[in-house]
Amino acid sequence: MISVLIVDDHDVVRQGLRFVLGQEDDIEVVGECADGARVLAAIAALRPDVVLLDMVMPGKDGLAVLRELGAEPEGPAVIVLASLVEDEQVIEAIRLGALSYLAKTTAVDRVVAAVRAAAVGDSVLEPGTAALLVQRVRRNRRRNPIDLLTPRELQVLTEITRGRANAEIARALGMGRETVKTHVSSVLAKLGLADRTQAAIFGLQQGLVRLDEALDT
Amino acid sequence: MISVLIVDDHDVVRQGLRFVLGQEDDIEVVGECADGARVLAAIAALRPDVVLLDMVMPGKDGLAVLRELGAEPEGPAVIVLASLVEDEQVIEAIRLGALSYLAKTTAVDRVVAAVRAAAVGDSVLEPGTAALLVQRVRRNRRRNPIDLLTPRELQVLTEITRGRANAEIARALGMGRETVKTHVSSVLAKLGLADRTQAAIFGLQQGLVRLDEALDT
DNA sequence: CGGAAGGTCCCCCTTTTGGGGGAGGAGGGG
DNA sequence: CCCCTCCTCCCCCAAAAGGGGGACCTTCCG
Repeated sequence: MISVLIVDDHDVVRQGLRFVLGQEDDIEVVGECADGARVLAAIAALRPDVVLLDMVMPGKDGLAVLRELGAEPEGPAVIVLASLVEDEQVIEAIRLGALSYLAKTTAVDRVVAAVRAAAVGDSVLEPGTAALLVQRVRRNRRRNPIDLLTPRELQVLTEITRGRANAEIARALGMGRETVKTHVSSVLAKLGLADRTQAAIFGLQQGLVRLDEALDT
Repeated sequence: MISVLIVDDHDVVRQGLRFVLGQEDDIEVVGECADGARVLAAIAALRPDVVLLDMVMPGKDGLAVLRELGAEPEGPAVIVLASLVEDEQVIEAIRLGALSYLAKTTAVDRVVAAVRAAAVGDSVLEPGTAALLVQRVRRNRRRNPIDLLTPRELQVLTEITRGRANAEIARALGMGRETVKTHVSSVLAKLGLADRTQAAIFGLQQGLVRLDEALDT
């Protein structure tokens, strides 16, 4: 008997999974959580073999849950069930120990198959996800140009990304504006960009500053 | 008897809704669609009283379906069931004729209530959604600063947002660089921004250029 | 110990940017 | 018809930005 814990903030999803899994003879849904905060406690109490985990939830999201879970090696097998499959999230989730990463668009029998696979430590991936992993392993380290930057340069780039001028950056980071210029120049050179405007766009793309938080000053 | 059509690309969601609604005596699920493309045909064939519509779907999304549906006034009542509730989408969906806008986190009995309400033309909204609508009606037109801009200025701002310098913009838009400077100055003045970098961030926030398409040149 | 890398600041220089005018032409509405 | 907005380009000018040096310090590592 495979015991399963369902973690998803969507009521209909929980009901649907409970219904689908309940029809299998060898699978038993032992509990469900509507948010990430109570997952750790539920796992400790119920000792499920498999956790079906939603990615996007209010409060503590799936990645946060995985991070805390990763600490203990004897934990349950985790299957991520996501609404939208975003590359970085897939990578991060698997890095953090998830066995399978499925979209909610997946046919239910594949979900059931993933549960059975997880119980014995196997993965079930969709073709797109598998391809993504292959990609990653192959060009394992056409590394992010951003980690060419020194810590100080990264701080300066972050300030640029907020839309600040050199003088403001100097004040914010407690250095002379000549120093800021030095850092700006090496940032542009290292990233192959033409000017600070392109640097700001790059910073936003890299998520150095959230788009809706830039410019707020 | 209220006939319902379920439109959602998530298999588990469809199963869940079918299960939940199937337990009600006065509600009958007459069909389901896994993507937006077949919705129009399904409605024509099944003539449902109520459509439960997912927002994010591959191919044709919920808004696109609503847009096409809006053309015919004698259509079914539409309830949007969204994974993530984003303000602009709520407004747009309701503007396009949706009666209710519920998150999938909503308790299932509220969904059932929304179906019964929709059958007689009523709305069921969550508190947050209701508040949003009130907000909109109240400050009905603290308008977007972006429509202070003339068409030409908007084009220049868009180019800035891509990370281009004045000379490039002049070439791209077929004008002198002095003219570009004039437009840049009035853009900055009208938007109350300090320099082109802030203008680029603003343009990205406004969606003039998609973040992942900026800088690509 | 010597060297490399990072951080800080300085100088000089060119280019770009942005503000302040002005001026002509096209089109639109009172 | 005149006025207004928009688009276009021009000039001058100050500030900012960016490139190219160089200098000094610390820390870390072989």
